[in-house]
Amino acid sequence: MDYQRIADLLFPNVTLTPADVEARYPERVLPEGAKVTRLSPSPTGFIHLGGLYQAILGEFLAHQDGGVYYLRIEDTDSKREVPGAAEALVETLGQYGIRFDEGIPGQGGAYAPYRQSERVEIYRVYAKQLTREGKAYPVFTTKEQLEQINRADKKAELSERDWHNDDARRAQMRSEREITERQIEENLQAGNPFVLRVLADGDPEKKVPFTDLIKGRLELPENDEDFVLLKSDGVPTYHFAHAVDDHLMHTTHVVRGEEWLASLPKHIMLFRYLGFRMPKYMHTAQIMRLDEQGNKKKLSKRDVGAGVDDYRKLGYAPICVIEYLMTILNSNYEEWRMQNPDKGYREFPLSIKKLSASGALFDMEKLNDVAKNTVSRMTVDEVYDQICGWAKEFAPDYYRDLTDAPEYAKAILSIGRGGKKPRKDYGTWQEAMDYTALFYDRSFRIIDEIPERFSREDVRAALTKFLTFCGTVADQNEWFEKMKATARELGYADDMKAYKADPDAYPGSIGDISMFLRIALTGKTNSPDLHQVMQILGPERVTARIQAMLEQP
RNA sequence: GGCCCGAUGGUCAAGCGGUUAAGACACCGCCCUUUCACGGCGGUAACGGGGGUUCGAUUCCCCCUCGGGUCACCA
Repeated sequence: MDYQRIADLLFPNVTLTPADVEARYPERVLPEGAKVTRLSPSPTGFIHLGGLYQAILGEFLAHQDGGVYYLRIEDTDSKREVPGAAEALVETLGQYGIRFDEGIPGQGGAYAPYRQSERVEIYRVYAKQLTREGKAYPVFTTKEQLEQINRADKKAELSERDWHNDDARRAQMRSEREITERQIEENLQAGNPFVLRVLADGDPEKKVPFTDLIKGRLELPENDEDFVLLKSDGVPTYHFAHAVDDHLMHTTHVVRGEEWLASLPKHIMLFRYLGFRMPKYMHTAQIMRLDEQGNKKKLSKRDVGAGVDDYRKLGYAPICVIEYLMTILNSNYEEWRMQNPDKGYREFPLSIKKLSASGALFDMEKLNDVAKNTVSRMTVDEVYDQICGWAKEFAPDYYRDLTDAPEYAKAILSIGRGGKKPRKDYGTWQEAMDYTALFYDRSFRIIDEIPERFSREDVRAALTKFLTFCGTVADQNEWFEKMKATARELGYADDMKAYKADPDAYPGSIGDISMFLRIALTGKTNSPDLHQVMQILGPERVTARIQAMLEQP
């Protein structure tokens, strides 16, 4: 068999050699130990929470010590491609603070192109090389023919999963290896399309040791599958593109999901065939969810909460999602965060050793907790800006409230903010909207929650007195003294300890009449500090709301 | 089904041959308190099963079980 001739027949237009290509992709000049990592999504228009997890990890590894983080678009499957998805991805990841050094659409970089569809000539050079060396061969069996074999198998009542190991199919694959020079020539002359398969030399009975930076020591079977290198449209499969690109672009650390572990033997073989040095690999554990049966499942596209954009809609600030992801990335992150509340997450010394090998169940409760903590650490202006950004898109009425009176809004958002122990009332902008609704007459609603042991007259008597000073007394202590005085005048206990010692001696306590006021002013049975609420609402609104409650039938 | 990976409270997880088996979330008490939130104190709750190795296994090895992944001209 004249492999050189077959290579020329198959790839008549490929004149470059691997050496020519390599010259265009020289070694990177980087500080000692700097890592080169990448994100290589297929542009399907969907950014997965797991993708963000990997993006954070990849960027950390690169930027922690002066390396390069680049974006490579794996658009080798035209059927699945969504136009504009790459740009949207950069945009969304940008909101989450992920920055690429190279490969941003329209910007490129020294190792361009970064879109695999634009690199087909490069892959073909290596494809020709492998063919010339007898390590790859063409197959002219069409997809349709393969499907026929599949159908025949199904008739024989072979289950879907057994089909993969089916003898008939294996025999088919083996026979395709035996193609002759003459057959190749005839098919080519007839203009038949072909796929290029690798000629696998592995023995799956043999195990090869491999060390993954996350999973540790692994034992993998050698690859014996003649997998496809180039599809019939001349575009490479993931496996081939991965080997060529990560070699040429000098990736030092491949960060990808553990679903790739199964194809690692293929990649090991390919790197060997191509004479490339392998990068280090980090196969990240999947983020899981619970299905209806209570089993863990890989977080998939259809799941609510799987898409990064879902969180934006729900009103989670990007940084909150990042903070949560950090806690599952490195388990000592929370401890570090408590000790360094004011530092940016990028200052955290992320450790590869502490990456979990097993998949974490996505925990919404935990996310909410992290979100509340994170929001409580923000400044008013930060909160205001972010909440406006969210409301503009998802709550136009609220957006108007916020922007019509920025100072009023900021006063509200300042409640309990700052200091050593800030309040943690809301973790999302949706929650913030609900929480602040009482301050806007548009969304203010009164509720009927007065305990039954109090009559309408009891409430009326207290409110009438409140009307005389609430809203106008600026000093907190003075106001509360007046509240106590009112309590006494009406026969209520003005001291909670006294009341608790002998509840039957009074109709109620200062707490009870405060509740009358609270409901009148906030429409709720719980609220931030009443005095503070009144200061923000202002005398007019305070009076109006008390009046409104007095006038209720 | 073959192959690969994984397994500590409900969840995330420390641990890496000898510990009263950390911590966080959630949950439950109590305290603080005019409500809520914050904060403080305390509590319930775990090494999947069976074999080895060892003076001693949560930790190392094997088997089982369970969970996950993968088996395309998709990535």
